[in-house]
Amino acid sequence: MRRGIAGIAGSRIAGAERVKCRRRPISIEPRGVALARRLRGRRIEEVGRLGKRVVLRIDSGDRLIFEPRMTGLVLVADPPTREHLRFRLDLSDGPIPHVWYWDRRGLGSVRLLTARQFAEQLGEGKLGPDALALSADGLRQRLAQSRRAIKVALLDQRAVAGVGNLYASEILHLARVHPAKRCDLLTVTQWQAIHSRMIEVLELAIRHEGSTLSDGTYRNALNQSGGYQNHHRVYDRAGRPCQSCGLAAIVRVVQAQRATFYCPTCQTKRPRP
DNA sequence: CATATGTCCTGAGAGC
DNA sequence: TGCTCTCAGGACATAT
Repeated sequence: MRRGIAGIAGSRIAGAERVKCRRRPISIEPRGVALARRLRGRRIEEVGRLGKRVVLRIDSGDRLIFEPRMTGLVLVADPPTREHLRFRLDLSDGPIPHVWYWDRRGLGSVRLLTARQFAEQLGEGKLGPDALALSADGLRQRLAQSRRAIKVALLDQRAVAGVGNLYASEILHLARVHPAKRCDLLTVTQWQAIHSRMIEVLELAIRHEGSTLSDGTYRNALNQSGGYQNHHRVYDRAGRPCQSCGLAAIVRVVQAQRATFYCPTCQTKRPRP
């Protein structure tokens, strides 16, 4: 998403508007005219990303945060439907005239934060370091004391930001670690494997522009499908043969109300002989 | 404090 | 066919 709108860096904001929508309104802050007033005429200095959020740094020092959660899209092209459009940014002095925020289920948000709000809400202690900027030792030090299952802990955005449910299963499969293994019982070697696979999976998923699942929701900024779903080894593959060992069938379990997929042969809970 | 569970949302798909 | 029910998983609120 970030890469899809990276070209708006340097552009000026001509307007910002909530799109009238029949659905229950999503969270767009600040409410009222303050949002447009604080954005109009400003320049976008940087198009960044923090964990799962797209962050526009504005020359006022404010930051505009797109948080798409499950079904939000940040778009440059025409949206999948008109009825779920939520927000529009009008731009000048650049190659891209409009950025849209679209959200079918409406769990996401668009928020303009002051520098202070940004530090308070997304700074240290709130959001952890981005997964791609965290060392293996850093990852281990942030999680190794926890008694939680590793799969559940990887989804804790205060520990490490950017790993979602689908990717947590893929990471642990490639690292050959059982998803229910307690963090405090993992070896240093296992932490290193989890870390290197985390980087590998996320970088590859980004290169392939994300995973468009069977519901077809996820689209890139040009309203095109992602490609990483074709690389999934375990996610949504319950009952199908493991592509890593060719022996066992992929298993689906539920941890913390989330689906987890793994191979019982490749990812044993006991240490390997 | 750490960890676990409940909540919100919409549309697809299953089952009858 | 048309209805009801379940499920998907982001982050945060509340409970243990």
